[in-house]
Amino acid sequence: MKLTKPTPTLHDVAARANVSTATVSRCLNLPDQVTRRTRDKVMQAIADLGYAPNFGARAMASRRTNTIGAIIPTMENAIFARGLQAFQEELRTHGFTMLVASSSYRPDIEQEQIRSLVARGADALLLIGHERDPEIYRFLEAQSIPALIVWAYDPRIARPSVGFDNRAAMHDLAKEVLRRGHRRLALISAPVAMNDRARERQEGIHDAMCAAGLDPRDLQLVETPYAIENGAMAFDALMARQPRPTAVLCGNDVLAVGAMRRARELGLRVPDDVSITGFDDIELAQVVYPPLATVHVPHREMGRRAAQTLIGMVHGDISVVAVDLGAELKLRGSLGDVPAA
Amino acid sequence: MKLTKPTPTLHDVAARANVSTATVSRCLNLPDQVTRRTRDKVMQAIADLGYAPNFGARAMASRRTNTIGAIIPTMENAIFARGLQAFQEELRTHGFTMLVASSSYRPDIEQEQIRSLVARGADALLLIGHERDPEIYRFLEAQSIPALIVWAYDPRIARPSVGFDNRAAMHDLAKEVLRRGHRRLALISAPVAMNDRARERQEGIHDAMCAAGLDPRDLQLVETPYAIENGAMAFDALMARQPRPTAVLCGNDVLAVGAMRRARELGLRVPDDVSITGFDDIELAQVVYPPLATVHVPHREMGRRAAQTLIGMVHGDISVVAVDLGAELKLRGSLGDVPAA
DNA sequence: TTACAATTTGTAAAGGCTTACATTGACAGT
DNA sequence: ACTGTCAATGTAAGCCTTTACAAATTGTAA
Repeated sequence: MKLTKPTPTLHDVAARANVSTATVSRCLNLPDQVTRRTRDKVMQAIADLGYAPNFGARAMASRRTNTIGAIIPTMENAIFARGLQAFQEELRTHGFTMLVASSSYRPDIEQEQIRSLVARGADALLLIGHERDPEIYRFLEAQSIPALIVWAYDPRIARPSVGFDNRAAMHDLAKEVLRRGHRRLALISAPVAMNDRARERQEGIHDAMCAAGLDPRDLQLVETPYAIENGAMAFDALMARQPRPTAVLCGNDVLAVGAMRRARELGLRVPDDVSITGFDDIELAQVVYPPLATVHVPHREMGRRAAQTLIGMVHGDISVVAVDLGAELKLRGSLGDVPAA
Repeated sequence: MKLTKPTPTLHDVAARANVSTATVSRCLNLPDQVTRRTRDKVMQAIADLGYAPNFGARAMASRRTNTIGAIIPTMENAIFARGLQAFQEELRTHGFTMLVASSSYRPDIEQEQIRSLVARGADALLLIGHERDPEIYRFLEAQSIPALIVWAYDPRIARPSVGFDNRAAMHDLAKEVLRRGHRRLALISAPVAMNDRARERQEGIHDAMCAAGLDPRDLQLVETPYAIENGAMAFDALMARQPRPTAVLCGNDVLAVGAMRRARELGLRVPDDVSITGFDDIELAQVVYPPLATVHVPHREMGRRAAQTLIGMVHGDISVVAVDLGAELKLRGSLGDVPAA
């Protein structure tokens, strides 16, 4: 029968060091307002007791947390994971901490996570894409929590953002595909419901087709969740159609890589028989053979800039607008000329 | 000049709904102790104000957070990201929330993160691997925070864990490599300092070599951080040695895939000229050609079991011990017989 | 109608920390 | 020795919630 030893508090430390709680607090927060001698005593007591300040109490008393929350659709997507890593590193150098949550692409869960992060005292929030229930934006307004949108650029939306133009990027890629003579295009896309990035990429292709005098309704479309295997299955479905598309554009690299694997399994040569493109430019893109033509998403730069911007917003910077970082085409071996008829 | 609108508190809600703060609190926590009529009034007030309970205050008053912290080396490693996703999903179904932090494989940062998570009120902690400063275990003890180790299995260590035997798994793989006639083995490993998983995998190969009558000191070793490009460079270095190894085992799939890419660039055929193996069995392993022989790490099962176990520990379950989930060999095309001399 | 039980609501203390303000002490200048 | 400064430390209020306990309300049985 052992007594549960309560976790030590500021008070315990003060008692052991023979000082007041205020002094202990100062040792931790404003160390040079306290004598060397006293500080040593206090630090020793802290070490002896294994004391750790209670974050909740501290936040409550000081009304700030130096914490910024981030909500991404899923950690399984390498491009988000990378972006977050950069975001966190930048935050760290400014003394801020990151709180992450993932929504599994579900708006209801995202909303729950937003509330949870706000309740936890996040001083600001990082969100992916603009599209969500207006209710949420009202809530953040009511709580006066600044929010920054990343992964999107749309100057028509008056909300701070750091990202790139998904539509224009995909447009550029599709234009290149068309330039190489392809006329029967297909798209393997992530589900577009409540996903403005996916929708804009699709619209980018439509734009390019229109500009080339094609009917955008002829774009063969398969929607499927983010997973290599799904890319493979979607590719199967497309290859079974008549007439076969000669170029399969994919909403992201993971789907594209699944498509490439299945092409090999079906005995189709890339790009001789069919061209395949991706979007994101994750490491994977250069590991497959042939290397994947794709769009490079500036995830590191986006993460870093987002961190800086958000910190500015926390400090009251009100001048933040939409920033376009641009996304660069990476033309590689998986995209070739249209096969001879 | 706009007044900063303070974020609404329990008190504000109570005032607006004409009830006491206690009643509002009950609406949130014990809804059926309060009349339908009152509850509606209160809920309306909450909605009107955009109120969100203050997590810190709540934690302080109720002395629990229903939050479990997890610290992984990096989010960029897909295998950890996957494991965490499963962990989080399981936690969610039990009403718990996950707090993540990543240490970049640096013990000092890990320690800082552990303190931070504890301070934030984590009821328990998930940690990767056993090896860390004993000081940390003492600290957790002093704070009475239960901790569970994953990704490792070592029955000699009396500490709750859910994982698999890295050494035995790598031993099995190396045994198969030797069975296929390979005698000149190389290992591309993650840095082993403060990384018991990497070290155990290396020792597994030593075990197999000894059993086959080889001198484990003949294992050609390159240590390099987790990144595809590093795998490629390490492979370069190994191929420049004389005599060349005929089989290159890798500490993880990412390094292995880098090695495979470089093999292709060097004009070496896998597995005809050189065999390559990985460890983890991430999706990547089946995307490359030939598919990568590797060891399947039961990341989902591990995440799920870890969540259940940890919740049990929070509730006072004291009977937790070391659990071995096993890791299965995945023999695939990148491992072949030793080339004729 | 009255008394009592059961249900609903209110009151106030506690929880760990920061910080404005008050107090003490040391030291320089005279 | 005495006063005035300034640095170091202490005191106590306040941050927002939960919850034990008290009070009020409702319903029921006699």
